[in-house]
Amino acid sequence: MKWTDLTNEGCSVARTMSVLGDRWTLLILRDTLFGIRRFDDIQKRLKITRHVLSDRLKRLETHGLLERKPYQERPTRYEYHPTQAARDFVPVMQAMTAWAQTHLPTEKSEPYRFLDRETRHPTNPKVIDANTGAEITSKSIWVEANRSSSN
Amino acid sequence: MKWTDLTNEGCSVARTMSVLGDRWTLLILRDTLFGIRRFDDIQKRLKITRHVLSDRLKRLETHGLLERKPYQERPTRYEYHPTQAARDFVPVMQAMTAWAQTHLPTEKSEPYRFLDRETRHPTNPKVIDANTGAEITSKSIWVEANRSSSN
DNA sequence: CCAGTAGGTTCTGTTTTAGAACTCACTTTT
DNA sequence: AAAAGTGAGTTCTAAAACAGAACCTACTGG
Repeated sequence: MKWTDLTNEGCSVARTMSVLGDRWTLLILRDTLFGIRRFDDIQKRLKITRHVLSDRLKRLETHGLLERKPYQERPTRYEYHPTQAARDFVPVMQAMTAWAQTHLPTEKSEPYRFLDRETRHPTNPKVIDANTGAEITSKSIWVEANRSSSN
Repeated sequence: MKWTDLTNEGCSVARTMSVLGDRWTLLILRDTLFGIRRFDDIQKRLKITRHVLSDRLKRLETHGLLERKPYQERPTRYEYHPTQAARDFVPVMQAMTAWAQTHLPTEKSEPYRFLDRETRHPTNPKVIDANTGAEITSKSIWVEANRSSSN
């Protein structure tokens, strides 16, 4: 199976990968969420090859995660703005960040922080089950095959 | 910058990618979490080339996400068991699954479901800020640069 | 001895990526 | 007016990664 054939999988993790799983894609999305939205700015920060950046921005746009909006005329130049779908990925990124801080520690400091918009305190993300209110951990859940086909 | 140089980034999302961001890695990890732990079983389910599977299992092992345990003698054969670090990634995967169900809908059914271990009901994952108890959404948070270097 | 099984490795050709150079459409400086 | 600069790409070449098939190894069971 080819990586590019993942689009139609039933598994949500697989479909997420088909959209966000290419090299650099998630880091580019993160930058746009953090306010870095112009081609050269993203390229300088990530120091990735322009060719790949161009490709990823196009894909993210066609998948509805980024929107290309003009920010000046003559010559017309565009910025890449995250859509609601992209913004809704922020909680996932926060959960991921919390995981990495525990399991892939480093001395370097986090370049960005997520703060509560009201209190301005750093958030302490946890994933809960909204049905019970309890935190979801590896112990609290059970995984069940959903009798069905592939992936 | 090369993809393989991501290991030492300050950004947690980047470090997560350095461990889980290669093609197929997350899907392989998901399978082991769902109980599919033997080489041929994983290969048949994902239908990926054996060469890549072999490489990913090794990487996941060296990064401490999988543990290779013998399950029979003569000939000795091994299974790949998720470690605590891997199991701690389950909430992230659940948040990701919830995101994809909203933003990348499909008619196909989810091949696996996460259930609450007690009630046996499907979970409804939400990311909250443990400081305030409030759900984290794109509206509830603010992102701040943490005056510091790259990534 | 032969076939079968599980878990890899090796091989070949195709894609993807990395890095540098180049293009294009303008604006600003000299 | 010519030259230099800016921002956003595209194009090029070489290196690395991937896809798929074939092969190898260490056994078991008939």
